[in-house]
Amino acid sequence: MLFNEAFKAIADPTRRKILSLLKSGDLTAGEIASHFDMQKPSVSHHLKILKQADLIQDQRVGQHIYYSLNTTVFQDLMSWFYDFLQKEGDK
Amino acid sequence: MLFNEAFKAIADPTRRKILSLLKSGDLTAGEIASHFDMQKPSVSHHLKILKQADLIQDQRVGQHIYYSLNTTVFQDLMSWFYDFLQKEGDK
DNA sequence: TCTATAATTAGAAAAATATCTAAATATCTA
DNA sequence: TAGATATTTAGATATTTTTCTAATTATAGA
Repeated sequence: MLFNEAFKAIADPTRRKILSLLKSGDLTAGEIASHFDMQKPSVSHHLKILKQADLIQDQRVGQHIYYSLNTTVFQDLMSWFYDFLQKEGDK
Repeated sequence: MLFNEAFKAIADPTRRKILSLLKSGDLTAGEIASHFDMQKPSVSHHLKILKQADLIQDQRVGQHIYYSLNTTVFQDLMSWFYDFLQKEGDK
């Protein structure tokens, strides 16, 4: 399970912003990078971490690599929080 | 808003375990520390970070300091994830 | 095949984080 | 008030993370 990787991935504000950008639709690495005051290799590094955590997927189309959300992990993470709101005692 | 602090606090496995322990009920700093292979000051440091993120509260009772969950922030965090599961397009 | 564009990988430097030991603070009890 | 217990604070060190520049890989088009 890459629960820990996912939590660590989401802990960074740049990466959370990347995820939010992808809510509106798939974007290329370059398009994502254009939203940040940061060099492309740095953004690429963040994308790699998000991908390793299975929060995003990538697909090459010609010269471009498109990134998209993988929402299945979000469900797992959300469940983790949900369990705290109905802490029935033992867990 | 201490959204970022909360996400960073939760990114650490030790701190997530502390939160899970508190689901079952309030615990003193010492009781919490006894669950870890780590010196007390290290655990104390984690408690401080969780407290700064408003994920837990503390209350002194005599020599002991009891820690308890503050679930209100969990709701906010959960909402953040929820928004990804119904990404209607713009956000 | 050569050149341009898109993106990543490599490696280094700087900043942030986790952990430790020692010392300090707070409270209880005799 | 003195000693014991619970806990935190201080300061140091080691590890991890973020970011940068330079170099590399992959693809498209002339």
